[in-house]
Amino acid sequence: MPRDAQGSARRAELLEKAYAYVLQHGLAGMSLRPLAEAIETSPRVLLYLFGSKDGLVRALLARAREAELDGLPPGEVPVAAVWEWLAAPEHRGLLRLWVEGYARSLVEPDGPWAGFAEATVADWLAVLRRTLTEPAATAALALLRGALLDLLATGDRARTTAAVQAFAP
Amino acid sequence: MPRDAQGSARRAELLEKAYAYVLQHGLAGMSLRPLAEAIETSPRVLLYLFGSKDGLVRALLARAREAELDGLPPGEVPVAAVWEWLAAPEHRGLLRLWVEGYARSLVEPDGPWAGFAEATVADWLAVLRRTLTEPAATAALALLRGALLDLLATGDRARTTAAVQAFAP
DNA sequence: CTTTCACTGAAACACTCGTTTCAGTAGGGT
DNA sequence: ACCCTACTGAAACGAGTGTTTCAGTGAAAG
Repeated sequence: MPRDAQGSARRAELLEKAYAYVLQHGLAGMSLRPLAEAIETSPRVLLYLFGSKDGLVRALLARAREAELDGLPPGEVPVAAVWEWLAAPEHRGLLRLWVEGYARSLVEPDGPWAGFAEATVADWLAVLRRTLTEPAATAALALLRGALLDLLATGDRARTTAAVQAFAP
Repeated sequence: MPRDAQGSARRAELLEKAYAYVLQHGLAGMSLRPLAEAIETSPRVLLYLFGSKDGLVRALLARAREAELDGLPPGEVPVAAVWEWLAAPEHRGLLRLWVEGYARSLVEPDGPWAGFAEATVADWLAVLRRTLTEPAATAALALLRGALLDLLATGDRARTTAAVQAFAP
């Protein structure tokens, strides 16, 4: 890996393409050869720019975490507004990826996934604490995450939305 | 696979050992050779008794789903009691496995994991609807599942328990 | 022109994977 | 004694993995 590959323009471009690919195909089962072919490069180049597969995975997870936080408006955000964002169909891919990373980081505390679950919990608690205090913040996060799991599994947006709106602190 | 392998005693015994192994090591990264060595058998025998790796995975997922439901007392169960069960340290392994299966079945809707997420949502909604009506049942499930995710990631039992107890419908 | 160096294609390496093939063993039925 | 069937160990198969080796390329620097 070159010294300045971290900031290479080509690296950023390929990261973006890989991110789009991973949103569709998942991250757990990702392997270099199919990915490289899909985004029109070679495994050799991916390893060159990201150092290793783990490096690429870390970059993709960081990208996902960033995408999740950037999606939210700054300042005070009511729980219902967060839910509206989570439930939007265009965020399905990102949120599936999030669940994937979360689960993996619980089961396999070493490796590139390490700390992903704790990090997102901390991220979101920080956001919710802009408007809520404990135990409401933790409860709101739980309600949102749980409803999201339900929505991703059943696709029943009406029922999950009704539940969040009825009980959001 | 033999005609009656489904009910073989050895099959049941190996399933139990494999289940214990998987609770510790996770199911997503499971592979036959290390598993077989750990539970003192051979990949050949596992394939003979379960037909394929997918067959074994299906059996293990069914076993896990069963373990989760059997843990609950029958009849009406208050949300706080369900949480007490979920938060118990001895169920950590099972619940990590549950998250793993849930995530995988979202990302990879085909294969042996298919339907696992929907199935557990349905299972638990049925339990909660013994005491609650919509939208409280969906909200309670979300609160429980979300708090569980938080607990598995942070290990902060005090904060998550406080949140559940304060907002359980 | 020469040298240098970031970059990349092709092929190979050293695995691991699920599964199959083949050869065998043990045991009950006839 | 014979056969048949359930079962299992050892080895191999073919595919797929991340990674490395090697031989270049092209463009910029000296």
